[in-house]
Amino acid sequence: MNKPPNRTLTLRDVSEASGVSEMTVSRVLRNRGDVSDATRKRVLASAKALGYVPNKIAGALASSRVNLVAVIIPSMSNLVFPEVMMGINEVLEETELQPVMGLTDYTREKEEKVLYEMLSWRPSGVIIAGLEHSDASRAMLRASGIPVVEIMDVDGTPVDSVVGISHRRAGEQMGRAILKGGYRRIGFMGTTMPRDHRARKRFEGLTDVLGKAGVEIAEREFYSGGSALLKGREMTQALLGRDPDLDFLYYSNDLIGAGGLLWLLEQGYDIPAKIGLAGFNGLNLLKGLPRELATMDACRFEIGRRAAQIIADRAQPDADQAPQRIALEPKISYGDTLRRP
Amino acid sequence: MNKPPNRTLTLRDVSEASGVSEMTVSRVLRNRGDVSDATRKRVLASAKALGYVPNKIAGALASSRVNLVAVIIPSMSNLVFPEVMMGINEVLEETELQPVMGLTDYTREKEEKVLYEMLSWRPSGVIIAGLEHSDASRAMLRASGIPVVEIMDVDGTPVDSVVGISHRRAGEQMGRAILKGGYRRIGFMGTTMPRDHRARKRFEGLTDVLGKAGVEIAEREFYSGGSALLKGREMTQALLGRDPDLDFLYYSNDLIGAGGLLWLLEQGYDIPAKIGLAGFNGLNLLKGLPRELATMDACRFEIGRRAAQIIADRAQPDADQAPQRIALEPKISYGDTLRRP
DNA sequence: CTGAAAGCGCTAACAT
DNA sequence: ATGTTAGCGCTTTCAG
Repeated sequence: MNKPPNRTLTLRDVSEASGVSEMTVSRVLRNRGDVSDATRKRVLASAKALGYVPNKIAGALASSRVNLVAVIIPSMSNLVFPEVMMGINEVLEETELQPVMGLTDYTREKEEKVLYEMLSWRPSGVIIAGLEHSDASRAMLRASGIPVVEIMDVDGTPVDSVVGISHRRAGEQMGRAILKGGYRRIGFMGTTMPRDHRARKRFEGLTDVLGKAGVEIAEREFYSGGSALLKGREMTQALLGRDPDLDFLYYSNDLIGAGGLLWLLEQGYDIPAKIGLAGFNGLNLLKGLPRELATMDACRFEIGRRAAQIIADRAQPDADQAPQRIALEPKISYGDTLRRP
Repeated sequence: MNKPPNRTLTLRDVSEASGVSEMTVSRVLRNRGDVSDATRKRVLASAKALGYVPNKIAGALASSRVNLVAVIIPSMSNLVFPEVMMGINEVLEETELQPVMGLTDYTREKEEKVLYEMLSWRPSGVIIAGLEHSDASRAMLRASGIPVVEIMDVDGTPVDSVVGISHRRAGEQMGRAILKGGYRRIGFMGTTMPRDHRARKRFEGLTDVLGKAGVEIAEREFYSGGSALLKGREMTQALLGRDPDLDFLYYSNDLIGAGGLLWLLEQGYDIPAKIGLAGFNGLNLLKGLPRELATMDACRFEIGRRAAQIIADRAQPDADQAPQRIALEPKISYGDTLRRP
């Protein structure tokens, strides 16, 4: 038995074990340049026998190439972001880039801190949720000189590239569908999250369209934390308690919408004839409810894919560095809870 | 306006701008050693004015300290892991350690690859899901010489430390509760995931206990992919179609359990009198269903916390490096779908 | 309290 | 096809 090393192995160890220069070992391990087959085999054998694992820290410093992509998102408990990550992963897996995640908890202070940390690793690109950042964050992003893709939302001015949907338009679109469905007395439920700019934009789009038709939001209710499903129930009950004549409920996410739906069904409400419902996100979860909730797909997976693709493309030598703007088009899914025109 | 730099800033730039040596700048930026207040202020001002972001790659190489913790989990789409991550985050946030995530998609090949990638960054610790790894992975972990915490499961032989619950015992415990509830004709539903060792262990624990009481699993059904809620419905219908006399359904996760519950309620089944149900995980989502599904908490958040704590403790200079074994004790939550003894 | 020298482990660029 | 040299940007160590 070999005694395990008390320090980690270096190229030099492999070099000595195989009798070739460090440089040749390096070439073999990276599949670079011409190395004779015999040498290659010998080196590989030595490396494996020793259990050598290259030191990327040193490699990155020497080559000033870091195959990391910083992904900065608000939270993981919001079902939306894991799906974005999966899209990113799917694309980066085909490359040598690796995503590294940072969480902001929906606060600008943390975003700034996380961004600083991330940038200090000199990643090959940054994917960051939202278009609203502190001036300092924006300055860091610009000064970094690396590709930046802001995701989820396209309503605003990006630092560099942007991939998302227009939440304002999504709200407008839903507003139109609600009106066409003949609904007139509308309640709104959402999070109190002060920094949920995207929900705010949807809400503004909605109220705009309704307003132009002379319709106002009759009641609203906000929540934070806890089981979204349960909150959906509670808020729905509260809202209808205050105004029993509501004929449509718009939820800022599918989970509270599902809670509301379950409660309404238990109470025997006639959906979507007497009261209509819609959520937002297009969660897979909705398939399997007693009725399928009307919703709009936030294109989460695709957003992740496209953003990663931009970074991957730009990481190629002499790639086109022009900023991209990709606005995806979400479609309304009527499900069983929104009367069709 | 300053022209933005075409290369990234170095300590030298700050050194020149502030008129002190690079060494002193380095000390200021890391709050190390004694630096006069005047110098400190001057350096900080220059650094900020230039927009200097330290290069951790170089710092890590020079100090051979990398404040990264590799977290290797199967997937993000499984609701379980985001919660583990949140626990990890909560603890690491108080330290200067930063989690870096790697996904294995439940395959050993990817696990091995991801582990290799991660180790090549020389992290301060590894948190990895499960106890079942390839020999090569185990060898890498051991040879790395860094703290390793295997999480989720304690039924097996860890490389180093381990934090989790005994899934075998969880299955046994549920088996006993089922028997005490007076149920005798039991159906099982779960994933086909060949590598879901933890679900398998729960299943074994369950069948063991039932077997000793002369009770066998009457029917079983497996699924993969798609909306778990929907699959729960479909499998439940299929199972009861094949054997209408089943009086208990054990689901390997809460989401399919919730689907089954919804379907049974629609069909007018008498729960938990005529038929009992239980899931696994203790998802927050369950609060808000028409009835609360019986389940067992997998202690996800706490597992994350404890694992991170072990790494954080060991990262301290001259810390105790002895392997830890932390077996958390999940409790049954009877909800409204499991008859109490 | 501050600075100068040496080197972390690797790779780019240039030999041979 | 292989080796040599000179750093990458920082921190450690030792000297003032």
